[in-house]
Formats: sequence, C-alpha cells, structure tokens
Amino acid sequence: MLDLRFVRENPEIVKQNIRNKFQDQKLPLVDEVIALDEENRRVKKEADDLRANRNKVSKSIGMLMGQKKFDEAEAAKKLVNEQAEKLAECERREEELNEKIKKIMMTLPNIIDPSVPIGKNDSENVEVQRYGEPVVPDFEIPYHTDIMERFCGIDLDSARRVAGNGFYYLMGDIARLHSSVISYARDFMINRGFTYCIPPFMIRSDVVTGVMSFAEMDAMMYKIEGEDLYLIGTSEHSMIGKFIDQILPENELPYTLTSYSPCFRKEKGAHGIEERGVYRIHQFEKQEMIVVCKPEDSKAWFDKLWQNTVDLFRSMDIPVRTLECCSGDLADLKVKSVDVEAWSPRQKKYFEVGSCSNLGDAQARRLRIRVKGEDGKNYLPHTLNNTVVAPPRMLIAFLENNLCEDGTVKIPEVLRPYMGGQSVLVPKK
RNA sequence: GGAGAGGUAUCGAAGCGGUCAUAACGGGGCUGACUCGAAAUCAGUUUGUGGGAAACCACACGAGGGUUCGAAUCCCUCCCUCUCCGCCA
Repeated sequence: MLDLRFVRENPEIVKQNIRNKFQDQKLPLVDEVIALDEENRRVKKEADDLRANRNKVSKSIGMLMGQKKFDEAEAAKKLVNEQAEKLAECERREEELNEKIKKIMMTLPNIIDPSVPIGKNDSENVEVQRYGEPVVPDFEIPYHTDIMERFCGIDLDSARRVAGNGFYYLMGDIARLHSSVISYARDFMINRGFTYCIPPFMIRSDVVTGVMSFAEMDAMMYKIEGEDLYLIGTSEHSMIGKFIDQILPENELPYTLTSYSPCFRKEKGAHGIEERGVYRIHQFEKQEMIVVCKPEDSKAWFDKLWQNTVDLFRSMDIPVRTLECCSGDLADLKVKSVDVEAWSPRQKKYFEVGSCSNLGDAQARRLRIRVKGEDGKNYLPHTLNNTVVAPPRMLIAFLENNLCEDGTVKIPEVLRPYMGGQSVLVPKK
C-alpha cells in the first residue's frame, strides 16, 4: 500500500518498481489511478464548495427562524434545494472514484529496497551467507517422519482420521522436544530484550486485510463460520494488529515483541513429495518476533532480526544460510525479505525454516498506525516481522542434523534443561 | 443464552434538532512563570483525515442508511464494549 501522493509525484519510480517485480500487467494502473485521483480532487473541490455553501445558508436559516423572519427563511430553503441534486451527483461520483482508487492502490506493490536483487521468481533468490558446516554423514538419513516413528513420536494415521491430511499427533519425546524448542526460543528472545506476548489466535477481517494482500488472504486464512473472525496464519497478524487505529507515543518506540501462537493455514494447492510429514501442515506452532519502529531505524532492525534466528539455530548446532528474496518473489506489501534456511543432510540442500520481512510503512498505512512525533505531527512507523522458530519444520532440521549412526538423537546443551536433563534420545524401536 | 447500560479528541465526560464540535468541565501531555532544582501553584497550548501555495474549506460523535434547509441529537439496520444472571475450561 503506497501513499497516493507519492504515486502522483513519482509515477516513474512506481512504474520502474512494477517492472522490477515483473508485474508489467499492472503498469497501466499507475496512469489510471493518477487520472482518477485528479478527477477525484476536482470533484471533491466542487462538492466541498457546494457543501460549504449549504452549511452557510443553513446556518443563516437558523438565525432567521430565531428572529421570526419566516419568509426569508423559506426563500433560503428554496436556494439550498436548488443545489441539492447537483451535490448529490457530486457525492455519488466521489464515492465511485474513491472506491476505484482504493482498489488500484491495494494492488500496487510496495517500493522495494534498492538492495533487493532483481529476479523473476524464487529460483533467482540469492544466497547471502552460510553459517556452520553443512555436513553430509556417511550413513543414510531417513525421511523425518521415519525418524520420528522410531521414537514412537508421530501418529499421522490417527491425525488423518480425526482431522485429515495436514495434521499430526506428536507423541512422547518428540512432542516434548517440540515444546522444549518453543520454550527455549521464547527465553532466547526474552534474553535479547524482547517482550513476551501471547496474542489472540483469531482476528477480525479488518485486521486481516490490514496485514496482508487479498491474494495471500484467500490462499491462507481460515474463516470462522457465521462470525467476522479468522484463525491467524501467524501471530504477526495479531501482533501488528495490536496497534490498529492507534497513535503511539514516540518515546515508546521501538516496540520489540516476541509472541507465541499456533498458526493455521489452508495451504491451498498440491505440494511436492518433499513437503509431506510435518513440513507443510494446516496447523503448527511458532515463536515470532515483531518490531514497530521509526522509519529511519527499520533497516538496522531488519538485520538484527534475522540474525536472531541464525543465532538461535547455531546455538543448537544446525547449519543455516540466509537467502535474499528477489524482487519477483517478494510479496507486494514487502520492502525486503530474507529467508533463513536450515541444512538438510538428507536432501543435501537448505530448506526454509524462517522468514524475515521489512514491510516499510505499508501495514501501518493500512491499519492506520501512527506515531505522534516530537513536533506534534503524526507519521507512519515501519513494521517488521521474523520467525524465531516454527518447531514442526524446525524438528526436521533438528532430527536430521542430530541423528547419530546408532539411531540415537543428540540433544544440544541449550535444550537439555527443557528436556529434563536428557542428553540423548534413544529409539523405542 | 437472558436482562440492562453504553460507544463523542490522548483519557474521563457534558451536550440530546440551529446560538456547545475551532467539542463545555476535568485528567494527561507540551510551553512558560515562580524555584538552586523539583513538587505544588498560576498562565498558555494540545483531535484526526482529505483538498489548497496560502487564506481557508470539507469530512469524521461505533458503522451504514433515512427524515430535514440543517442531525451527536429523531427513525431504521448492523457492529462493538461493559455490568448482572446463566453456562463453562
């Protein structure tokens, strides 16, 4: 969501940005919206003048009535009535134009950061840096659900009977491991100065449209029947939504929060063989971090945020890399985004375990989140979000990287306090 | 689920067809005075959004409609919040 004034004053920047994102079909929308805006301002001026006149005459009628000059009052009424139809027509046109403008503005992509690599789709994302040695052991690493089954740690059959494909029962040590990771990640972020928060797991539609594009909404969000409520796809939704319609005191910035929630996603469409098991599911749990900050600080915060995830995974000895999202793969609301990917010794490649995004002022504009500046003027803050860890998917990386040849799984030092002191998990079968 | 009350700026709250929406009154914030400094006190200042170079204009009293020359105020529909009762982790 861009500022309309910005579009009006910088049409070439907006168009080049659209080309950079390979959305050329949206190019005509820029001139279209500028023309609509011009007409809208003209119509608005006319309507404003008519309304100003009506207000003036109406006020005088009140005075005339008070002075009991009824004849003059009647004459004034006639005058207002003569212009009523013209005003009504202007107002209809205003409404129509506003709607058209809003619709276009919702589809124009946010201006990407100059540092974002230009590319058509996810195949052109760019590796930034690797952390830790991606080891391939000389024994075979089974599929993650097979590892879990050795520990009697997963029951997908029952899950399918109860809820269908895309759900799981985690059992025993594997379930405990899942909870341990969440607890550890929570404390990890608290130690880095973030405020822990447990948010609502359902949100209203106006919050949904504020935090994501329509395309994403349709593909992701579960709606509660008969109510204006949606299950959150990530706690980012309720956490950024927390600030809807607020004017925030500048001295309270930045807000740095870490939240826990289950996440619900439709995951529409078919997915590949590598996305079975607990990789892509309708319900999972996640520790998230969000930041609301001054515009000038968002770039620095962006780098701090993804670094937290890298550090967390490294503290559990999982090799990771950062992958910069290219222009064509970047969601329309985002200014810049980096995925954190974990090493899979089985697939001998990295796979996504987290995503860090700088939304610029796009979410703030949609949600009407403002900051009262020192000079008394309000401005839009920037919003950022990043995955701390999403345990089900993280467990895949965890099990594959910590599996020993004898079938046991090492528990990293940092997780042991959360696992009752165990240093190793021994298979049950 | 039943009954009741209510939604007005940063907060509490008055207004209940025109002379109180540049929103009374109070709190908070900011500025100044007093003070070595602070508290207290006193004075001033402080809604948002859009249009305009500016003067200024328009819009917004939960949302949307209607009545009217004119609606915070009257009518209709919907949403939300609170209190009590019921039910229940």
